[in-house]
Amino acid sequence: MSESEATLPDRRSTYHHGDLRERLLEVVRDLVETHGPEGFSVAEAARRAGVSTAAPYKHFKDRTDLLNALVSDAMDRLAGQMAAERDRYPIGTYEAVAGIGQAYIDFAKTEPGIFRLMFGLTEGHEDEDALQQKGNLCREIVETACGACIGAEATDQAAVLSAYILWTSVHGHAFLSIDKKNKAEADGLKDWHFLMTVTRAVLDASARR
Amino acid sequence: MSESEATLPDRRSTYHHGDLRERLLEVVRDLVETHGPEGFSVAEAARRAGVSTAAPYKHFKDRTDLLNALVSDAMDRLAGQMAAERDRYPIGTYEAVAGIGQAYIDFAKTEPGIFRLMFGLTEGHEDEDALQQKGNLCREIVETACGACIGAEATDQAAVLSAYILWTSVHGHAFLSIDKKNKAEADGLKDWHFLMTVTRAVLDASARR
DNA sequence: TACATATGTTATAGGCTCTAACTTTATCAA
DNA sequence: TTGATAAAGTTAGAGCCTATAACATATGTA
Repeated sequence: MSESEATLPDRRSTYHHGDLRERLLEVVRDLVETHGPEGFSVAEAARRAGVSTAAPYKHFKDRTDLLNALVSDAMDRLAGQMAAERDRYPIGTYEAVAGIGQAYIDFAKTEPGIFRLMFGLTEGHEDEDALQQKGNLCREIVETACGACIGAEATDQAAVLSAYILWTSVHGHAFLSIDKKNKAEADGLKDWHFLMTVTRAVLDASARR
Repeated sequence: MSESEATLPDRRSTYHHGDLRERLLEVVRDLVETHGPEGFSVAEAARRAGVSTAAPYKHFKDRTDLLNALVSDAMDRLAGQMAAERDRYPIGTYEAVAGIGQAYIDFAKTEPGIFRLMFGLTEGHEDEDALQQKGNLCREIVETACGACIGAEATDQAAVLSAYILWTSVHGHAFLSIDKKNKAEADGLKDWHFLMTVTRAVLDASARR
């Protein structure tokens, strides 16, 4: 992996790049998807951005810091896509809940590399409350939608439990899908069918209690 | 990280180690748990085993090969623990199904580093059919248990779908737990309660169809 | 305009992966 | 028993990577 790959290295005329920070994030996003979550190096990213291998360290403390920035951005996009998909359906419907799951799964399948980074590695993530908060935002979206279905507040225990179960299921499905460990999918199980089945099972059960 | 850590490096009297292959796997297992899935190096493992940094390459083609051996062994243990936990309950009960999930979750919590490796990274895993087959074994355990609950063959579509949904849920719960992204757990949700709730929801729904 | 700061660059230390070439030990067939 | 061959170590080193230090060049603000 050097140049001659997909993205050509930048050609600068000026000494300063102008927007290196953003450019590095773009390049790394690409590297992570094409070479896997670990198949990226700061050096290679710098090369592709057309700067020296030391330049990135003016914008990011270290490798982990760069990845955190990437993940943080991805979290924002994920939350946005979840909310957008939810809004395509009436509030309080199972479809709205399933839609949120669909966005989650689509994200995982479209950007598996970053998806893995978001949940897989936990190097410097633990203490990053910024990331934690973005995660919470995602969770609240699900809890609110579940609450609306079963006629409860988002903070209601039943809503929280249902939301959590649905989340685990969707999260697991997403992971197993991109790991290609999902035999059911190979057998023709469609995401939407999976989502509606799970949503019904969990929310109906919640209603019966 | 060098010596003076937990495990002291081996002191050999003989030129040949005797059982380096197994010893390396032990050492790496330890490294993976104490320093995270990526926080291990072949060089460090060699040092801890008391051999030169080139020695491991006599036993493993490369770093990935070593990790694959580790994962393969872990798969065997996981399948064994799943079957053992299942056997503590009568065949065809929800408890037997939940027990399988409990074993899965216990494994993830006891050996999070390896658990991540098993599902997270996919470097050289794809084409390893040996690993694929061990994964299939795990899946069949769940399918059979689900089938027994709803009075169907393990290969029955309803059993396969139920098993898959339960697996995604347990898998997701396991991952979110070790990622500490599980707020419900922090709020006091117990694994067993989660497992029985999900099992009931999914298998009851399956029975109603 | 001049100085401080931000953003590049080169050079370099030190770690890691993996191979080549060499050495020691084990095995096994005659 | 012995001697050839294979297995399992060792040292040396190429080439990659991270990260820092010291230096260079823009930029912006007093």
